[in-house]
Amino acid sequence: MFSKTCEYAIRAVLYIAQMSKNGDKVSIKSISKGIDSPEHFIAKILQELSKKGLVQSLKGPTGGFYLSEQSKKHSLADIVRAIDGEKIFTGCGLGIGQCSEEFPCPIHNDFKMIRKKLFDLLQKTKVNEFNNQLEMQLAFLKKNHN
Amino acid sequence: MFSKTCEYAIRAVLYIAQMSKNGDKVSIKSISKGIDSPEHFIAKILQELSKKGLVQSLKGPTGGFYLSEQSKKHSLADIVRAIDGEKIFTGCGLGIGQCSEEFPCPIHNDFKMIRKKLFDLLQKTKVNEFNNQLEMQLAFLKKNHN
DNA sequence: ATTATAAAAGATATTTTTATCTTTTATTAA
DNA sequence: TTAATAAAAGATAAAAATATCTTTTATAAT
Ligand code: FES
Ligand code: FES
Repeated sequence: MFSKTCEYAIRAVLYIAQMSKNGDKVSIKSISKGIDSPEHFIAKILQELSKKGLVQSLKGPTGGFYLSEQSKKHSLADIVRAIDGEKIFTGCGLGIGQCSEEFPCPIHNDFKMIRKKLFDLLQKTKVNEFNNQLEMQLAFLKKNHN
Repeated sequence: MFSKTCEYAIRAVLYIAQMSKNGDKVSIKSISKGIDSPEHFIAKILQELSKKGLVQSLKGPTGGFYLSEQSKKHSLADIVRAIDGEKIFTGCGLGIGQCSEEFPCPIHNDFKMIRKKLFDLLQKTKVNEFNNQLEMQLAFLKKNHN
C-alpha cells in the first residue's frame, strides 16, 4: 500500500505528536526505539519531513523533534503525499499511464471508490488525534511494546 | 498499491483472456504490445503465473498463452496473491509487524475496512469478465490504444 | 569561550525491484 | 527428420528503495 519509508514516516509523526504534546522535544534515538525503525533511516526521513514543514526540529542539547500548532493539524494524507506522492490518490490501480474516465481500465469504477475512501480516511485523520490512545496503550506503533 | 510487476500481471491475464477467448493462443510479443510492457519482463512474469497455474502455455509454432476453463474463473485476488503475496490483504497499513485486534495500530479499524473492500473487489472480479468491454473498447489496458 | 549534544547534510552500501540478454527445451510445420 | 517457432530457464544489468556511516552545523550548558 504505502512504501516502507512512508509507513515509518507516519508512525514517527504520530510518535512525535504524542511524546511532544507537553512541549518536550523528541530525539531520533527515542523515535527510532519508539516506532522500531532503523535510527539513521528515520533520521533521513525526518529531515525530509522537516524540510517540508510537517515536523519541526531544533539542534543541540535539549534539541529534538516536535510539532508546531500548525503541524499538529496536518493530516496523514499530507504525510503520504510528502513521501509517496499523489500516485496512491489519483493513479490507476492497474498502472496504465493515467486514470481517466475517457479511457478507464477494467477496474476503474470500483477502484476509484476504494481509492476515494482511502483518501478520505487519511485526509480526515489528523496527526494529533491519537495522543491519548497511544498514551493509554490502546493503540500501538510497533510490534513489541514493552 | 500493487507492485508494477503485479500491475503488468493483471493486465496481461486480462489481455490473454480477451484475446484467447475463441481458442487462439497469444504470444508474448502480442501481450507486450497489447498492454504496453517490456517484452522480456512480461515473459518472466508469465513464466511465474504459468508455474502457479494461473495461465496456460504451449511452446513452439502456433504456441502461446491461453486460459483453461479453470483459469478463466480465477479472480484478480488470485493474481495479486501470486505476485505480491498476502500483505495487501492482511498486513498493517502502518507496517507494524502484524495487524491484530489485540495490538492495533492507530488507523487499524478504518484501514481494516478499506483493505476488506479492496479484497472483496478483487475476489469477486474474475479474469474473463471484461472480455466484451475490452473488445468494444469500453475498457483499456494501456494508455495509447491505437 | 569551550564543550557537549543533537539534527542536517553528504557519502556510501546493501537489498529489492525492474528490466534485458542469452541459451535451452518443447512443439509444430514442412 | 529438419528447420522454424515460441516459451522456459538461466544469467546479467540497471534502477530504485532501504539502510548505514561520516562529517558538518546549530544550539545550549558549563
Ligand atoms: S483507469 Fe484504472 S483506476 Fe482509473
Ligand atoms: S494493526 Fe495496523 S491495520 Fe491492523
